[in-house]
Amino acid sequence: MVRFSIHQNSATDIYSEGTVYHTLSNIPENQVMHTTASQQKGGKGRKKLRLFEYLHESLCDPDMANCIQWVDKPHGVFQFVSKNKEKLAELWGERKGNRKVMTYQKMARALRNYGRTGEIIKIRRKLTYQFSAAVLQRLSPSYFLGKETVYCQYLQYNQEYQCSDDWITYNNYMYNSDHELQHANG
DNA sequence: CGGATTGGGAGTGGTT
DNA sequence: TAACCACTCCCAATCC
Repeated sequence: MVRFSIHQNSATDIYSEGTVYHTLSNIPENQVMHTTASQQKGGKGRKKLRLFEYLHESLCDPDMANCIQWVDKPHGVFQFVSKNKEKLAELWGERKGNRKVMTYQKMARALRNYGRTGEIIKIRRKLTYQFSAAVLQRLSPSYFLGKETVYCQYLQYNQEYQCSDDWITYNNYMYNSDHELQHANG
C-alpha cells in the first residue's frame, strides 16, 4: 500500500492525521516527491479541520445519525436533528479545542458564513443545509467518480488519500470500488 | 409562544 | 511583525 498526498499549487494541504510518505505534484503519478517534515504528522503545515469536513465526517458516521442525517445524499442536502443538534455542536467545539462550549447557534453562524462563498447554503426547511457540488465532490469524490478519475480530481482539490488495489481512504473513511463507504478503523 | 433563522461586529488562534 | 483566514462569541431582531 502506498499513501499519497496530491497537490496542485499548495505543498502544505494536509487535512487528516495520517503520515504522508509521498507527494504527487502533478500527473503522471510516477512523478513522486518526498514531503517536507512540516507536512508530516504533527507538522505545522498541517491544515486544521474545517467545519464542513467535520459535518461530512459526522454524516458518514452511523453513531452520529441521532445528531445529523442526509436528506438527499446525492445532492448533498443534510439536516440536523433538533433534539441532538447541540450535542453535535458540542463535539465540534471539543474537536477544535475551543475555550467555551460550542452551541448550535454559534455553529450555525459559521454555517451562514459558508453561504457567502456558496460552500454550504441554507435550505428553506427546518435545520436543513446543502453542500455545494464542488465541496461535495471534494469531500467524497469516489461517490461520483471511478478510482482512476479520482487521481485527477484530487489534483484539483488538494486532498490526501491512500490507496491499494481496490479501495481508497479519506479522512478515516474507506471507499471500495463499488463506492461503498465504511470506517477505515474497523 | 418558542424554536429557528438572520446578520452585524468584535475577538481569537492559526497560517502565510 | 502584520495581514489574512476561518471561525468563535455575543447580541438583537425577525421569522414561522
